[in-house]
Amino acid sequence: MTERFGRDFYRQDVLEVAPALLGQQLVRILPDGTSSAYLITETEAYRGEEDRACHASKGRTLRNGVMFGDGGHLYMYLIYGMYWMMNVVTEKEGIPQAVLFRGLREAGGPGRLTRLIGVDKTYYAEDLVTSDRIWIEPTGRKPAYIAAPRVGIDYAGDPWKDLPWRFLMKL
DNA sequence: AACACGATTTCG
DNA sequence: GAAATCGTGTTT
Repeated sequence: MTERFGRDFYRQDVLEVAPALLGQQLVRILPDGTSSAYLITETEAYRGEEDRACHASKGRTLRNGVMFGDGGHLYMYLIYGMYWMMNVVTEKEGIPQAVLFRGLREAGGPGRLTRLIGVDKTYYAEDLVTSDRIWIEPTGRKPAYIAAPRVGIDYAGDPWKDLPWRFLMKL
């Protein structure tokens, strides 16, 4: 029986957590009681109010509020009117950071994967440390990975748009 | 009250 | 290459 990641894991800096999530298992319990596990293959880091690509860079709002709270909670938001993005907040209260889930072995793309695993706004602020319907378990694996620039954030300008804060597990 | 836009995906 | 589609933040 594998133990899920606890609060301390999520309270680390996002640049520690984002790559560490690669190769770990995302566990889902659906409303009908069935469970599924997905291997995390791609993540992206958004780091604080300084990071012009991070939603927290424009200050706290109703939407991004959870990012300013304690690590381990989900930050969900709708993009382009049709895709839910799933992020997990990192660091302790007052430090707004989050990891965007960009890919699972079974699905590539942040919009596709939320559709696959069935999460939306009703998971906003869900706590991965205590939830009975979604959490992450360590697999013991520490896969090699590649770091690349983040996607779709050119508007953030230098140096943010070019920082290698997108992490992809090697095959 | 109105408007502009986005951490994307899909189709032609 | 461009449309789809709407909640959120900002401006009027």
